[in-house]
Amino acid sequence: MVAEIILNSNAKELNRVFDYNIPETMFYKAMVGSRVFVQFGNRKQLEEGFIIGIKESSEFKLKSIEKIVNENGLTEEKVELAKWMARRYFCNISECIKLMLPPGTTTKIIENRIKEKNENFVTIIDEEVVESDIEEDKFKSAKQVRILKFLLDNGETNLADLLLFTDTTRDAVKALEKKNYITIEKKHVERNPFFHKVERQSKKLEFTEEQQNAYNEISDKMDKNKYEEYLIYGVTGSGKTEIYLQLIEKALNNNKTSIMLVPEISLTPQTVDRFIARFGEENIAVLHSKLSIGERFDQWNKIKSGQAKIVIGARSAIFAPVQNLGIIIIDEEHDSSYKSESTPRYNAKDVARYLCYESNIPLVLGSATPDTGSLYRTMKKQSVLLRLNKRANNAKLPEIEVVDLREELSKKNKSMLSEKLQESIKENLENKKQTILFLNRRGFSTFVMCRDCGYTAKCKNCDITLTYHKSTNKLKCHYCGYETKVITKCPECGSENIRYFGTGTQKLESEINTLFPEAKTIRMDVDTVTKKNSHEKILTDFKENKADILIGTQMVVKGHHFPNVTLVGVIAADGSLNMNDYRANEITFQILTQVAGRAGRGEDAGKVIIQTYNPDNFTIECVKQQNDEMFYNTEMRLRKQLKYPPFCDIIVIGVSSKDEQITMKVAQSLHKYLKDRVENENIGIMLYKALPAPIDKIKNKYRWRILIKCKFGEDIIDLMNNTMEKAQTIKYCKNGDANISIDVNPTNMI
DNA sequence: AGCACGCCGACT
DNA sequence: GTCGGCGTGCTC
Repeated sequence: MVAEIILNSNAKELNRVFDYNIPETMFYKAMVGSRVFVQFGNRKQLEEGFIIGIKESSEFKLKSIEKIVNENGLTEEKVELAKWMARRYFCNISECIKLMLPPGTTTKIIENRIKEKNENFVTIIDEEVVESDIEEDKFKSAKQVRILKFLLDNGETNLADLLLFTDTTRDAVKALEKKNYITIEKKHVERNPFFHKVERQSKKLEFTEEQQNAYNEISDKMDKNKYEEYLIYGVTGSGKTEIYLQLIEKALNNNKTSIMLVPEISLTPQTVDRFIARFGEENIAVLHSKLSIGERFDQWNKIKSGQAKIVIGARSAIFAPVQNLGIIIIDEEHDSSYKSESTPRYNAKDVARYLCYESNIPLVLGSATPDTGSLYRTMKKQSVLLRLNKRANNAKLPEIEVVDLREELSKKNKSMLSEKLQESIKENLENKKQTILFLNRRGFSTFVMCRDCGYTAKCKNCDITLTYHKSTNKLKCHYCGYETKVITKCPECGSENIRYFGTGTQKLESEINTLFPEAKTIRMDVDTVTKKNSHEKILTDFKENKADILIGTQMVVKGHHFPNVTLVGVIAADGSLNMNDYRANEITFQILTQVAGRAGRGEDAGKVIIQTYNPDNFTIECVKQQNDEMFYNTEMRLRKQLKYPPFCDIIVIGVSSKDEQITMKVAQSLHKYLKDRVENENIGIMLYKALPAPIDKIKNKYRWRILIKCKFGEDIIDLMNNTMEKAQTIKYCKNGDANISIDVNPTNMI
């Protein structure tokens, strides 16, 4: 018998199948998915690999498998999934297999090293001495006092948390140790990715009629062991989570596992807590990128061993080693984080669909602002729409007001905050209520706009906002390559008041501090949440009223519940409207609707102020009227007219290399290959010419790309795989001087 | 990736 | 002569 083996290697050249003989003594052990060790080439060390197929004979002269270790192997289903992904996403099987291996084994290590985890714990030696010494003002260092006070309040604390919560450094703690006030001790700890302990209280909530209907429909498919895709489209507060919880409970009662995906950013303890409260920590495994390798390893094993029957995680948790799957749920399904932007460029929704189909179980997508693609599937009857229109807790909709920033300018107000917003903040401060200020930084590319009439330069071929390129001082279309000179005069109204936009959260924070020196602010963006648990700390602080104003990006938006927030301000809705992306309206609508949902979640009514230079824009209008149906109808019509997804698919073939000439040559030769095939075989796709990518150089690598609009299907999959094979015959690709990637409907068009 | 093979200049 | 530089090619 012969095994087809994929080596666990990073080398491109080795990412293909090698045949090996299976010795008779290993027949009983050798299965598709088995982890094997083989001799390869003339290397001294054995190489790790996986059996992806078994056959009778081979055309090659074979070596034999040295060793089969079935621990940490794959199941046959996972190998099938990897094969399916490799074809579907134009990558190598080994790249897909890596997603499914236990954490920490991606490098070729034969035995796993699970290490005990030790942490430094800080304890006060004598509380009375410390208390009296603080009273007598014996400390010169404010930091040392903060540390001691924190320890008095909270008792023994691990060093990392102590430093984070007191905003001090190791030195201050060391100094206190030297003065014999405290001890620092290394202690063994159980790795626990759950931030705090949650009391288990398994209280089911009463369903509304809508919830009950949705639940019955899905639960019926679970009973009948049938695949079906569902889209739960429910307004904020309509109780989607309770449906998830009860579906998962049903699976658990039938001894089946559940996978629930949530966006990385909203995978906060609050989300997890709700599940722990219902099902208990022992039944739940959490997988996300903030976990250390050790933590991830523990969670992975908790799933593999069958202990945890509920997996909650971000995108890659779809590959968790579950057995006997009962249901997959994808919450906030419109979120872009479900799509991987690096090889393998998979979409977790596609993978989930594959898994559910193979396991004959329902797939549940849920959102208050669904993805247009998911809505389109319900229109084509590929998915069943379940609407929840009523709020479970009868909460009131917030009042939404739109402020025209052009008028602010005519009033000579050059601040980022309109008069209206300033007044409302002031009022809120006086009433001791909290405010969230949201600044959407998603549109990082600079765009050009007339400050008098709101005109933005758009491409005449693509209806896409032109991007200002500082290096060439030109306006450029990132889709077709159209280029024009920088405008100094507005073509609509003739004004010379043209501005280049691009602002950040830091600038906003300093402006708030000047305008409202008495207000306490917290800023939450990528720069402030890098430390472990810092994301959590900011939110807890804000929830505990330790600040009046929370300033942030996307992160403040996702599913947090702040009862004391009655005002939400959107600094510039235009940022995301002017993205060079056909999804600009959709993303803006989704974000603004979610931001608005943060206001008035408690007893008091909420107010939302949206600042914009485009008050007449239909997206803003729909948000203001809180009319999602109107939004989706209009947007779908637009997409259909302009031939954008979901009515067609966009494929981006990317070429990158350190050499500009090589990048161009490879891109052009791939384009020629495609053009010839499209013409000769009369293939119905729209092939655009090879062009430099919008950001044409990243990390010293030049980037070119070829854009294709088509109806994605089996024939296109073949064409793209052929293109990938063709690329491998180009010498620059072969020797690694150039890299090729193919992405279908990427979330990032630059 | 690794390792061998081979072709060329430099140096005991 | 032969040592070592690295470009090229192969690994079931």
